[in-house]
This record gives sequence, C-alpha cells and structure tokens, in this order.
Amino acid sequence: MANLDEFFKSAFTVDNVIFGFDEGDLKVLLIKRGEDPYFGYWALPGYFVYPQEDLDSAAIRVLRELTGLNNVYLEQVSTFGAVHRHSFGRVITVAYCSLIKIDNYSIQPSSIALQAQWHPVSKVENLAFDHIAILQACFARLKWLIRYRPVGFELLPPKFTLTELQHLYEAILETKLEKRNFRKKILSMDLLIDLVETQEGVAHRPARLYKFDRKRYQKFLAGGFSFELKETRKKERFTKVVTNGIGKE
Amino acid sequence: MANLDEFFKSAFTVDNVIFGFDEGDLKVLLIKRGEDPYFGYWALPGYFVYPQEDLDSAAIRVLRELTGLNNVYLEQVSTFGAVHRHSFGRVITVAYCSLIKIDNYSIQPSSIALQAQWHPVSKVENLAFDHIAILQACFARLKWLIRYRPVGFELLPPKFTLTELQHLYEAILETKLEKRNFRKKILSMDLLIDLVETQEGVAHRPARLYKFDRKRYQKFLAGGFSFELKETRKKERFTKVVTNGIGKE
DNA sequence: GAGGCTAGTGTATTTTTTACACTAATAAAT
DNA sequence: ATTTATTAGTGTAAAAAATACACTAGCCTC
Repeated sequence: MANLDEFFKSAFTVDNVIFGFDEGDLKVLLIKRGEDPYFGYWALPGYFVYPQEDLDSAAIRVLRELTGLNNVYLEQVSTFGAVHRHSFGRVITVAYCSLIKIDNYSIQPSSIALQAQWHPVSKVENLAFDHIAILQACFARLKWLIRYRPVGFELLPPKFTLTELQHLYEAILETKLEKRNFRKKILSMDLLIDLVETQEGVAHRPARLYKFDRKRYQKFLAGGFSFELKETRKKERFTKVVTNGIGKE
Repeated sequence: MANLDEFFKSAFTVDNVIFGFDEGDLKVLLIKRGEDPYFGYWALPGYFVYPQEDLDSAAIRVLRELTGLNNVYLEQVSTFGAVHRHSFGRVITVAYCSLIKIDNYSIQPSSIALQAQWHPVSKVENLAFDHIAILQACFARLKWLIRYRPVGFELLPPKFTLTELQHLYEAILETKLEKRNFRKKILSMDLLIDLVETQEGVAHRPARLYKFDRKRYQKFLAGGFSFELKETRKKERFTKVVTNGIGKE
C-alpha cells in the first residue's frame, strides 16, 4: 500500500494527572506552560513520546523529570484523540493517573515548564488543550479506584491515623462517611498495621498511627477482588449409581 | 523547536474486541488478515485512524465495515504502544471493546480481511501483533463491566429468559451462579420487563421471556452506582445558640 | 399417565451494613 | 488542680442483604 505513508505523520504524547493529598484536600500537580501552544496556561505535565520509548516509560519519565520520583503508583487511564486537539498537527495523548505522597519530594519544574504547583482538584479550570477532560477522566478513575482497591496509602505519608485516611476517602469521594463504620470496614480488610505509636503535639487525644501492610496488599490484589455475586458453593452430589433399571454408563 | 518533526512520524490504529454470546459461550469476532504483516493470521479487526477522524469514529467505522452495525455498545479500553509492536514503524493502537447480539447481523469481511469468524474466547491463541494482550485486557474489562453495570442485554437477543441471562453471566465470569440468588438479585434491580410471554418449542416447561428496560437503565447509569461505603445520613444538629457566656460569632 | 427436564419460588440462616450514642485521652484554659 | 474543648475510639441494636437449599410447576415425550 503506497498511501500508507499518509498515516505516519502523527505524533503522540503522554499526559500525567498527578494526585496528591494535603490539608484535607485532593490536589493535582499542574505546570505553567513555557511554550506554544497555550503558552502561559496551566496544563497537565506531559510530553511527546520518543520514537524509541514505550508509553509507560514516557509517563514515568515525565513524572520523574517533574518530581524526581520513581516507583510511584501510575496507571494508564484513557486516550484522547480529537482531530483538532493540538494545533501542531495530529497529536493524540495517552492519559496517566499517578498518586504520590505530597510532601515526599520537591518539584523541579525547570526542565519542562515555567513553574509547577499543586491545585485543589475542585478549583481547577481553564487548562490548556483538552486537559480538563483528561483531569475529569482521571478523577473519575480515582474515585473508582479508591472504592475497589485500597490505594489510599499511595497518597498518605507512611504513618497515618484512621481519621486522616477517612478524610482522604471523603475528599476523593466528595462525601462524608460515618466514623465507626468506616473504621470497621477498613480494619476488616486486614491491610493496616497498628504501629502502637500515637500522634504527638496535638491539642486533644492523640490518635494511633497505622501503616499499610504491603505484603497483604499484594495478596489482596492477587486474590482477585471479591465479587458481588458469589458463585454457588453447592457441592456436586454423587449421582445415584443405581438408577431405576436403566444404566447410562 | 526544530526537532519536533521527529515526533510526527508515527501512526495509530484502533483495534476492536467484539464480543458476542452464542450457544452458552462467550465469543470474539476475529478476522483472518489479508495483508502483511501477519498475513494469514487471525487478528482483531482494526485499522489505521484517518488523519481527519476521531478515535471513536474510527472504532465505529471498523465495526460498521465488518458487521454493518451501528449504534452498538462500544467503549475505549486501553492503548498499547510498545516500541516494536508493528514492523512498519511506530504504531500505537487504541483498543475498543464492543458488545453485539450475535445473530443480529451478517459479517462482511470483504473490505478488510479474507474472512471473519466467531471464536470462543477461551480458545483463542496465536493472534497477530499483541492482539492476545488486547483481547485479555478487553475481556477483563467486560468481566468488570458485567458486574457493576448490567450490560448483559447488549449481548442477548431482545427477548431472553432468566436462565439465558444467567448463562451469559456465568460465561463471562467463568463461574457458576446459584439460580435463586441470581434471579433475586437481577430482578431486584428493576431493569427487566416481564413480557408475559413464554418460550416455544422446548421439551420442558417453557421459560418466561423478559426484555431490558432501557429507560430505567438510563436512570441507573445516571443515578451513580451504589457505593460500597455509604455516606452518613446523620443530620446536622442545630448548634447551641446560647453558649456559656462567651459568644463566638 | 409416568418420566424427564427445566422453570420458578419459599424461607431459614448467616453476614454485612447502618445508625447512633457512649467512653477515653490529651492540651489549653481557668 | 480542675474544668473545658476537642478529637480518638468502641459497643451494639436493628435492618438489610447474601447465602443455601429444598421444594413445587409446567411442558414434552414415550
């Protein structure tokens, strides 16, 4: 096919929705663009995928260049490819969602942007390109994620209290939860290790500190999620060997 | 940036995992490739995305060309972009999952393939490119989907029995379900309309026929899925207006 | 009319969810 | 030293949902 060349004129990027949790608020890390198009606009950190680079690698690279972090939660969410979303030509972008502990690193915007800053998710507006839609998609994914998989610890410091964890859930789900039931549910998952330590310097009863049990979490992931519809446990019965005269061997 | 041109030398495709349900088996529609690379291999139906075409449109086009169907369930699942996945150059592919009623159309493989055929999902192997991985990703998505959203009707004929529906669930989830409980659960969702008709021509008690209630389904989707962790319903109490002397306006 | 087969239902038991109120521990205020 | 404010943490009743299992119903074939 001669005209196949026509297809090899497009580019693709990765864009990274980096979530963090701070002061009871869910935040997203945005950069101020230092180049056209959308010079000076806030945008999701992202960049073109190099010819010899896998998609995941590109997302990891973008994250590392911006935050210096490796080995954080990172997951592909979806791909955006409207024809005119980029003025330089046909550019589709693969959106990634990542979760980091907000005070665990220092931002180095130098390489790809004028500046980088955390923004409360609920107040973000007017981003470059179609980045608002991408952010929304990733936020929706996070909402799903937090419910079906205990990824909360990716966003919290290594030691945290149950109340902090609850506030995280409330921030993500945009709702209030009942303390007693939240604790029962979380503890029943058996994924928290009681550190037998308590908070210090608070003007009230200090809370116990917990950490996540990574090993059990691995098992949790491997063991398949519990389903809403359980399969029957009915045991196979022995079929009657002596039928009424007619054997069916 | 002068070297930006380097990025505009890649292409992207869509690949479509089309599921159907027939004879108690979950099936996937594959084509036999009529061109290189992987000439003669079974593969997922897919094609390059045209320069002036959105991703979703391309997926819809591929599906239509192959099956003649429009307006079927279709959802983007994920994007595969390993560097050497395509021998013609850098080609990433966006995977779509679609659900169709298997006896509802006739396959027209002519345009894009030597032939097209339904294959039981459990027996598929040796596909072109990385299509096995794509199939697995879409199958995993379907397993998730069927559990949290009653998409079953997309795969069934307009009229169906509860047993057929149960078999569909069992095929997708690869498990056995308990009849009584399955029915209770499905009926409690209030998404089925009892047609007060029964099967004909079966050598046993004929089963009742049902159809899905599209309107209620829309509401179901709009109303947000029920969450595992409900928010508290506790009412805000009136705060005491008269404090112990010291006002705090 | 009996036998075979699948459709469809009743219900006791267990488990989970929900709701709400109570007690506990600490620092700051008096 | 005692009280107050504030958040941590627990006990449990009641309601709802899930689970398990056995039973009855209706049609065709022989």
